[in-house]
Amino acid sequence: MQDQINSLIKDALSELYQLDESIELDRPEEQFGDYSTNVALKLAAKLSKSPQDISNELAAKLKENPLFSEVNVAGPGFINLKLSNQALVDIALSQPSKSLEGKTVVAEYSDPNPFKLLHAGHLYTSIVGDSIANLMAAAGANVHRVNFGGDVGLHVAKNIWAMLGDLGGENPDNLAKINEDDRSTWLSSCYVKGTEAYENDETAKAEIRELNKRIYEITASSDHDAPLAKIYWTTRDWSYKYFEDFYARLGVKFEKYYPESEVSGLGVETVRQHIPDVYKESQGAIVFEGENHGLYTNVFINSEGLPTYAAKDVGLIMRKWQDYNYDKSVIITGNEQADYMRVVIKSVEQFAPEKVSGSVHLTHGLVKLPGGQKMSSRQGNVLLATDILDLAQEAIKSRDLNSDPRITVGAVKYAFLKQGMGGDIVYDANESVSIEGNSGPYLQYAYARAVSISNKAENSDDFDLKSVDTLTDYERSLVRKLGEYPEVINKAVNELKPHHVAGYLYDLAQTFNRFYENSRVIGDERQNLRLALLKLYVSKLGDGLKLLGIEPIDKV
RNA sequence: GCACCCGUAGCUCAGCUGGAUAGAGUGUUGGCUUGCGGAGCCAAAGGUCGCAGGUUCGAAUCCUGCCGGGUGUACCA
Repeated sequence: MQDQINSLIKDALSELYQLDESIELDRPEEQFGDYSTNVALKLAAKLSKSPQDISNELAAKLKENPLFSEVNVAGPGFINLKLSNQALVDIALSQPSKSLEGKTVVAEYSDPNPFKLLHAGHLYTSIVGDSIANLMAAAGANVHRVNFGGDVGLHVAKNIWAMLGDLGGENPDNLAKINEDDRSTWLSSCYVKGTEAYENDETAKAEIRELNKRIYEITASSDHDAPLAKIYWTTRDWSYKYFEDFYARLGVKFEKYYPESEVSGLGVETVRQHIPDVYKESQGAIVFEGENHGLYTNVFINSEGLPTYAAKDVGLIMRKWQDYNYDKSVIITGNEQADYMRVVIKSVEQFAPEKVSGSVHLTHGLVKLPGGQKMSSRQGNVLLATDILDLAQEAIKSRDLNSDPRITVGAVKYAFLKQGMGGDIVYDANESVSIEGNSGPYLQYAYARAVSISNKAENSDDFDLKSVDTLTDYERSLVRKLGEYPEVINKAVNELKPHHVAGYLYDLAQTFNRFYENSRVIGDERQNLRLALLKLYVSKLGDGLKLLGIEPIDKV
C-alpha cells in the first residue's frame, strides 16, 4: 500500500514536472493525516517554485484518487494524506514483508564461558539476541541460533587449578563428592580462588600456565582418559548443564554450542595459512596489523604458539561458514569488543571477503541497578544473570502480584527490550514488574483483557473488515495504529532493533484502551465490527509479544 | 595521545537516513467510575535537546571545535 501511494505521487510528479524523484512517506501525527510527504519542500529549489505552489498542484492531482479521503497542504509545504477508511483497513490487514525469505542467517549471542557464571550481560544478549533472531525468522529467514564460549584458556586453567586443590590432586573420582546442587557454586568458587592465586602467588601462576597448555592438549587430542581430562570434561558438562537450566528458565533456545576448543585449531590453521600475506610475525607472536586499516594491531597467536581469542574467532567464522554457508551473520557482544571485532573481521576480509560481507556486529552496554545499587552479598559485586531474575521475582512477591513465571520473565525481557541496545541499561526491578506504565505485565494484561472480551461474544457473527464503510474516530485511530504494525516490524527487521516493536506495542495498547474506554463492544449496534477490530488487535499484540520472546497469556 | 560510543523533562528512556507546537513512562497535582477485566482513561505542571560555532528555507538530528562520562588501544576473554 505504501508502495502504491509512493507511485501515485511519483506519477503525479512526472506528469506535472517531468521529474523522477524518490518519495519519502512519513507517518505524521494523527491530527495531520495518515501519511505525509515533504517532496514539495525538497523540490522547491530545483523547480524554482515555492513549496506551497508545488504542494497545491500536487495535492490537486492526488485528490482525484479515491484512495484518499482528504489531501491537505500544511505548514511550510507538507502534503498530508488522509486515506479512505477502506484503504486504511487494507493496511491494517496487511502483513510484514518477507524480506529475508530464503536467506540463511546465523545469530550468535549470549556467549558465556564454561567454568564461569552467567552474568547480567549474558542475560541481556540472550534476551535481545533471541528477539532479533525471532524478527529475522518472521521475515522469512532460516535462522540458526548459536552460542560460542571459551572452554579453553586461562580462565579454565585457573578454575581447574583450584579444583585440583579441592580434589586432592588429579583425582576425578573425588568429583562424586560434590553434590549435584552445589556444582555451579563450587565451580564459581574455584574460579575465584584460581584467579586470586594467579594474581598473588608466583608458584600458582606458573602451575596455572602449565595447566593451561595441558588443557589445550587435552582438547586438541580429544583425550578423555587421563585423570586431568576426566576432570575437565566432567566439569565442563556441569557448566553446560548450568547454562541449559538458565536458558530454560528464560525461555530461549540455542541450536548449537561452539566451544572454543572446537574452533581454535581451525583458527590457528587459517591464520597460519595467511602468513605473511595477511598475518605477520612480530616479537614472536602472530599479529594482524590493523593500523593499515585505521584500526589497531592485535595478537592472534601468542609467542607460546597458543591462539588468543582473535584466532579462535577466526576459526569460529570459518566453522560457521562450513556449517551454514550463511547469507548473513549477526554477532552480539558487549561494547568493549566493538573495536576488537572490527580487527578480526577486517583480517578475515583480506582473504575471505565473502565470509564477512554479511556480518553485523551489534553491541550492548552494561547492566546496572538504580542508584548504583550493588549486590553486596557477593564477592566481587558482579551482577549475575540470576540476580536479575531473582530481583524481579522478589519485586513481584513484595507487591503481592501474580507470580506466574511467564509474567516474571516477560517483565524482565520487556525491561531489556524496550530500550535501544548500545548504551548501558539501568534495570529497575520494581518498574519492570509494575502493573501500570510501559512494562511487560501491562502488555500481558492488556492482551488477556482483550482476549476475555472476545471470548464473551463467541456466538456473534463474523464481520468482514473489508466491507467497512464508516468508522468512528476511536475506531479509526485503532485501525490506523494497527496498520503501523507491518511498517514497524519491517523497520525492526531492517535495523535489527526490537525496541521499535516494544515501543509500538505499548502505543498500540494505549490506543486500544482509548478506543475501549469510549466504545462499547458487546451489545453495541456496532458490536460485530468492533469485535473484528478487537480480534485483529489481539492477534497483532500477541504476534508482537512473541517476537519479543514474551508469552501472550489469556488469563493473568 | 589516538579511535569508537554516550550526554534530551526530577528519574528511566524514545525521537537522530534534517522537517510541522521535542514525545512516552515514572514521579507530582487535579479530574473521570451504577465498569465488556479501572492493572484503565482525561488533564496540568515539568525541557537553554552538554556548550559554542557552521551548513540549510528548516538542526535534538549533519559538520567542526570544546566540556563531561564510558570503552578500547599486542600476547586476557
